[in-house]
Amino acid sequence: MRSSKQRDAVLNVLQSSCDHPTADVIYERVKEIIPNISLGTVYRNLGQLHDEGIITVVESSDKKVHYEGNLEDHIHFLCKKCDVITDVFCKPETPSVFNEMGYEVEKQKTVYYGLCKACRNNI
Amino acid sequence: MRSSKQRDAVLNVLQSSCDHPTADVIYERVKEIIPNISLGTVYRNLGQLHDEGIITVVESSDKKVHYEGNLEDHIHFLCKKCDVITDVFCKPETPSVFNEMGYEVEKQKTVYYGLCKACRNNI
DNA sequence: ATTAATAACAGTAATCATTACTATTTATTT
DNA sequence: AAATAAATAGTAATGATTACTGTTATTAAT
Repeated sequence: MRSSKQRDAVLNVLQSSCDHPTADVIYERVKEIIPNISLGTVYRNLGQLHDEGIITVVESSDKKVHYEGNLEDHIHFLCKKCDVITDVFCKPETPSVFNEMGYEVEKQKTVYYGLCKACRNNI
Repeated sequence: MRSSKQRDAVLNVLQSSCDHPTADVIYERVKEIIPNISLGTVYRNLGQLHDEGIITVVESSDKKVHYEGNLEDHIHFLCKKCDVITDVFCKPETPSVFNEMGYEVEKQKTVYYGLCKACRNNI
């Protein structure tokens, strides 16, 4: 992966964002640094940065992919009413901790990523 | 929500599926029961069933929404190579349990769903 | 430093999962 | 049995993402 000022800008924007922006939001923000950057370039670089494990994607309720530059281990809270994604850095042992924090937890999902049995052996 | 044989068929297909099918796969399976059902009907009913909390959606690596009829509390394992989504019903305390099971865990994500502080108060 | 090779780019067109629309059918209520 | 409106089949539209193409910029080798 060759260096480019476009990719640097995309990464900088994402890492200095406190929210979980979509590709088009990142595009708008990067345009303030590189006004003639193209949307395709933003998409391509987000894909590359994700493949390299430098950024992550966040589940959301709209159909768009949301990105995150903060790799620290944390939990996401997804509000079903306003659709806001919140970072929760303290790991609550029980959902009751969320209640004390002001959240009302309805359900929880955990996903592990990696290689399954078959793919682990076939390489 | 009025009853319909189309919605019953969609739910039956999903609840008797062992995988995590997408809308179009569910469409193909339901067509064996109701040959002239339309894809839009499948989408609408999946949406309704999800809104009612009767089915859930599963994160995946393609761009499609995957559905699940099994509401039992469990974890998903997403293989980055073959993209297969596996249900894991035993809750491993540590990723090492996965290793013993044959999986190679690379990362983990947890999401909580519900109402955030603001939305909890504004009702 | 020049040049060669090619990754990355801007701009635009194409893709395709999902949603919206419309006239018709069907489940419920009166 | 008639009235009401939710649900449907079929089709058109949407829009996030990807693919394509000719050009530019980065890296490595001479």
